Amino acid sequence: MNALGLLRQRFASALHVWVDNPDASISDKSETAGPVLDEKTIQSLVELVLPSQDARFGDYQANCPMPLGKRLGRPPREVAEQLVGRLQIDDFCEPPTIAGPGFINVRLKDSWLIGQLQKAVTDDQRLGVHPVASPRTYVVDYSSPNVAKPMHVGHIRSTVIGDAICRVLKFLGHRAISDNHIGDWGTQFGMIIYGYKHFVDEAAFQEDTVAELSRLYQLVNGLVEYHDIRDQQLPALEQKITEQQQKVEQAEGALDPGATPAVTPPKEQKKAAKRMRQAKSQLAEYRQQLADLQKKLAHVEDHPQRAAMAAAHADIRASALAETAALHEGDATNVSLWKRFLPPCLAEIDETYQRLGVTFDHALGESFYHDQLAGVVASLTEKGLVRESDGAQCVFLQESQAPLIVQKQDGAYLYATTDLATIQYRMRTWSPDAILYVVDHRQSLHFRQLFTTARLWAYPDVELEHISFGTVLGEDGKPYKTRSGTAVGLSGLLNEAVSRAHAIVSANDDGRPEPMLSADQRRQVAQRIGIGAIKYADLAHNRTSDYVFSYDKMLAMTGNTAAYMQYSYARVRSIFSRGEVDIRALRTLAAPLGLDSPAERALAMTLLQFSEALERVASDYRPNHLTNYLFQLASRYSEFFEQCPVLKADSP
RNA sequence: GCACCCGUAGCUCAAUUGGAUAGAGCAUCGGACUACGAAUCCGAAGGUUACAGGUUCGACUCCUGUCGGGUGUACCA
Repeated sequence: MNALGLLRQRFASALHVWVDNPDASISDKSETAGPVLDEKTIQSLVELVLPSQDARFGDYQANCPMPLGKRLGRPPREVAEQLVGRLQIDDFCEPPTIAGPGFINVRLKDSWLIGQLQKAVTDDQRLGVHPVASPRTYVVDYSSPNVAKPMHVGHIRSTVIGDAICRVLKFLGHRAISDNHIGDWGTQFGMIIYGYKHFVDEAAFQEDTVAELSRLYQLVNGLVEYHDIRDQQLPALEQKITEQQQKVEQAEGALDPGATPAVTPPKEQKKAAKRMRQAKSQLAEYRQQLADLQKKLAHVEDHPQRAAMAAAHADIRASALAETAALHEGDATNVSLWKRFLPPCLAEIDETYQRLGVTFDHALGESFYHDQLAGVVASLTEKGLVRESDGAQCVFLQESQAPLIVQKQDGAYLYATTDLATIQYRMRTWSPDAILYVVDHRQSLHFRQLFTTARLWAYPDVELEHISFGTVLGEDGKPYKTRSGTAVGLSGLLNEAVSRAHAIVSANDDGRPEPMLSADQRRQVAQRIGIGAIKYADLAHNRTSDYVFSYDKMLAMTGNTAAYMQYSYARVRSIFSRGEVDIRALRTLAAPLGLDSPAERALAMTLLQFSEALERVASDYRPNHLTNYLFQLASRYSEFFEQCPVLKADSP
């Protein structure tokens, strides 16, 4: 149990006096003494015991006297005094003080702090962090790339955040099962199969299967897009522009520059002006979109070979879909192609995971659930949740106008169906208390619909969470894309980070009187710094907000970055080695510790709050609490070294 | 149109979920290198938390409205 947990426990028993003995709170008006605290209230009051934000207020503070005073109808400071009177914490805390409107400030005893620290030092596996008393079972669903499409920048967050959450849960003693829900059965396979049948370059396929499949995917997808733009998007957009032009004209009509305030109130004029502005900017956006689409068309049409290809495959969209459908129906050729394509694609993805140091307990892709989908729809129908609409099987919910479609007009199933089958499988296999989906925020509606449906269907109690995160932006503040507008490939991203790290490492080493790193060592250090920088930058941002991707910032030696954390660690190790300190001996020795300077005590305090940081990560699934903690810890080390040159100290 | 998310220092981001004087890094200014790792450290300056109301002991956080931005919205995943 960490200090915070211990304190909360003691506060809880002190607060219980009001439950067990309601009269205790009553000095004069025993008749009207209604307010007996229930367990839930006590729980919420106990949660108001928190680490202090400011060292002047001690180590921890209890903010509960204010709400409690309100509830009891008595001055908070009086309640605080009574609470302090009942609080038994003198075995590990200094006498608490009351401040301000009724804050109770608590300072841990140095002797207790030292004792805890010694325990942590000798516990090199868990650093003094106790496993949770009641472990839960979690399924964590993250990364989920589409096979056959190269992984891109969009996959980094899900992969890294999901992995971090899973590790933290496991370390805290929970049962956490990671499951990579790979997209290995969708429309993109139809495209690849179509591409293979019509455009494959056999030599290239033998040489580098994944690269050739990726080329085929992009080729077919490009052709599908071309026809889609030409036949659907462009006419629709032109229609929109015409309508928008009319809107602008109307808005202009409503805007009467000669209007007198008497006839048209200023407020109305302002509104009209605003509508006008908005209509115009919308029109400009549509025109921009039009230009983009025309550029894409020109890319094909101005290129005789591509144009010929597009003309020869006019029905490519339908044909590719037909290939997907054939695969799903068990067509022998397509299934055997799928079986050939899948392993090299998975190997490619695994390589990226290895570079990132990310692992999974399971990787049950969409194809795994294929034969369960009909059963899901049947079961939903049986429960009366499904209604047919326009030939599709739909679940209508309050969440939105649009239903959750579980079976298309043509009988095919969708990802909603697969997701439901996945929930069913996970519940049957692992009976989790919670299933976490680490997926970007654009899918929030889908998950709301999915979760509601799952609860109505069969699983009312499981905690289903969409752990959403924001978009990765370029330095221009727009979604991070290459200049040609396609998503930035993940492996190229990692390469770039490593090569920049290599340049920095080399420059620094060359700057020394005598360079100390071999070429091999430089490469190894660059790997660690480059990959670490990307992962850390991702984890350090509050996951719900978008964040700006910047190599310079993530590789900076100062601030809350991986490189700085690695520097700090190296510095500590370096001091150990200069002082010829044997770390293993130190761990078993349990040498006597002293907390003589404020910087030393602050460092000790922060070290012991590691478990609190982990608990915060787990409670709302935000790894940035952990990076914040690490940055704070690194700062405390640096302050400590500044003030206490340990190698020059008289006593060990 | 409807729904969801966001708006914090010049820039990039925090803020323990309603707690005391809103914190870091970059950039700016001023200090510290015969260095326990200067690949750094210490300090200064920088804020009406988009705006206007409300709720209460107490609001960046909750509620209402306004302004600005993003995302999603019937058979892709």
